[in-house]
Amino acid sequence: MTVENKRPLTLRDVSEASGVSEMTVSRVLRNRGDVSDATRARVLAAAKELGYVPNKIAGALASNRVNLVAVIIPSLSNMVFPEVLTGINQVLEGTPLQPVVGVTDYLPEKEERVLYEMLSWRPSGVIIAGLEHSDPARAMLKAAGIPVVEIMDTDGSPVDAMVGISHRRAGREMARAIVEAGYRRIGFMGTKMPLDHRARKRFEGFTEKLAKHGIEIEDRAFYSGGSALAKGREMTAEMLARSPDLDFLYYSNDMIGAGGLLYLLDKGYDIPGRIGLAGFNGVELLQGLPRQLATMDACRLEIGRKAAGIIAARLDTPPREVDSLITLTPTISYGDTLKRG
Amino acid sequence: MTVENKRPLTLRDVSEASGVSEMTVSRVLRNRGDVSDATRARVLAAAKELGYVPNKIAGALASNRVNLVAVIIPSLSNMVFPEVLTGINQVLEGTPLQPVVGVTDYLPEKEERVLYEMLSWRPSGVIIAGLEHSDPARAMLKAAGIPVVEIMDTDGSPVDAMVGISHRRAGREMARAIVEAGYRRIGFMGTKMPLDHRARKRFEGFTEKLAKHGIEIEDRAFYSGGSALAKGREMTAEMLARSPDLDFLYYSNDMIGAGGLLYLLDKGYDIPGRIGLAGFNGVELLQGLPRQLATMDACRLEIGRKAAGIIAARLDTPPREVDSLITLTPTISYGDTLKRG
DNA sequence: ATGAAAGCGCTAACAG
DNA sequence: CTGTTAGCGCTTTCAT
Repeated sequence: MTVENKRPLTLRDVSEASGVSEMTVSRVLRNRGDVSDATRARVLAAAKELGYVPNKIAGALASNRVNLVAVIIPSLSNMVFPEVLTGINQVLEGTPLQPVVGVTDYLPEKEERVLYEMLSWRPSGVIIAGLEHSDPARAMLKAAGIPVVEIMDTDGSPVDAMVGISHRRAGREMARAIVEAGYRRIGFMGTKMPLDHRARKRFEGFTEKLAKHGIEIEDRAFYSGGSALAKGREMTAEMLARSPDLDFLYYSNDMIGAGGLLYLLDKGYDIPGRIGLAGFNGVELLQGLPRQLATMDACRLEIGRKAAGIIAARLDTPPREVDSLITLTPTISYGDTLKRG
Repeated sequence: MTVENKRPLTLRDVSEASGVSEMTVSRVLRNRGDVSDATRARVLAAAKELGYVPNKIAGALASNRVNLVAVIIPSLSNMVFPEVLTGINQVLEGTPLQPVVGVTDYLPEKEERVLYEMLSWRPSGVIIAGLEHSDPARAMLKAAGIPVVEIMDTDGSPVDAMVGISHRRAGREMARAIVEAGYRRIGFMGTKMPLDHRARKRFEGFTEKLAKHGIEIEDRAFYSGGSALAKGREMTAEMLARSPDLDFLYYSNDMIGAGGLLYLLDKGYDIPGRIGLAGFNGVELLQGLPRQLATMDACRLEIGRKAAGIIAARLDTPPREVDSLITLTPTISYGDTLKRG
């Protein structure tokens, strides 16, 4: 058994304990080069016996290789990014790479700080949400000399690689579906987030497409903080009190949409006849609601997988522009809250 | 502006650009020791001009200090751990420490791997969920020679420090409240997770307390995978079909509880008269439901904050056993689904 | 207030 | 198959 040490063990300790050079110990521990089965066994035994844990700090410095991928996202608290992380994990598990997550809270200054922090560990790649970054942040990304994949959004130009969906188009598509279904008096609810560029782009695409049909949004409301489900209820109640003639409500995310749906069911509204509803994201949660909210899948898992795939591929192969710009296509679910056109 | 370099910049580059020794540059960049304002300014200018990002790998090796805290949790996908992370972040932001998260998927072998991985970066501390770990994992934790805080659960003995609630007691308390309210025919639903020790302990505490009142659980069901909300619906429907006389349903988490609640409201059940309900966790989501599900707060944010606080404190002060074993007390919310006794 | 020398623990690149 | 020799980029320590 291991004795509790003050000083962490080094390769040298294992070397002495096994009577083999540090170099050979290192080889065994990394499965590198040829080592005879006999010595291999001896080294492994000694390392285990001592409870040796390699020092990656030293290893990374010496080899100039750090098998870390910096993953920079705005938030962990809305289930969309955890799902992206899941996709990243799935792919990286088959490689020596490990993700390290940093959270920006949608703040550009914090993004800059986090990025700086992470780059100072010299990771093998960066996966970062969004295409909008401060100038210093873009400069750092460019100067890092490692693969950079910007994810979630494709409405803009990436520093290097890019995987996502067009949120502008997602907004347009939903507008099209709504108009085709015959709805005309439309209200919008979303987060009060000037810094959530993807929500903004969806909204822009949405209004733009409506405009082409000569329709303008009749009412809108924005919230921040609190339980999204509860906010969805409240805002829906308020909006319908204010604008009782609305026949469709478009929510910028499924959570507030679900809140609205529950509220309207409570009140006995005819859905989707009297009023239609739609959200965005395709969150699993919707499956458990009394009615299926119309929504649009954001391809979160796939985005994570593809992004990780690009980083992993670049480890071996030089960049091939061709497969570094990936636009996924979200599909609409009509559910039970949006008539088919 | 920065020119795109192949080789990352080193201290030496800044030294040459500013005409000051590497050592002095290092001092400036770390705000260490006395440096004249003039040279400080010159160095800072040069560093910025070049776009220098320090190499923490080298710094950590030289100084034998790594300002990382390993945070090891079972999952990111159920909102309880992200909230713990938020608490950890809040406290660590006031220190030089940075959290690095590893996910185990509730698998002991994976926990072992992740722990090994993280320890090999020589972090300044470890925050790890649960008190149950494999022998090798416990050995590693002990041998690491750094503060270790085991979180979430206090039913057991920690390697070092511990912050959490007693899940056994939580189960007992809920049982007490249910019995006092007059319910007698009780069903239980939870995850099929032999490895979720906290859920198991709640269940044990629950049945144990019921037994003291001469009550036995009449029906039970376990699920795995899928949307928890949807599972809550399904399982509730099935259980009531099987055991129509139940007058209370205890769910091992709020998500399935919410699903059950929505189902029963749909079916027009009198809640909490004909049948009562309770979940566990106190998730924010519940605020948006048509009725407030009875639940019990798991003190997630506070657990994260306290755990991070212990690590931060240990950086300066030597361990004082006294404030390293913290048991938080969850409070019951009766909501609208559990009569008061 | 600043600099020079000596490693931190490991691995690349060569010898044998 | 195994060992030796140099560093990796930074910080510690000790001079100046």
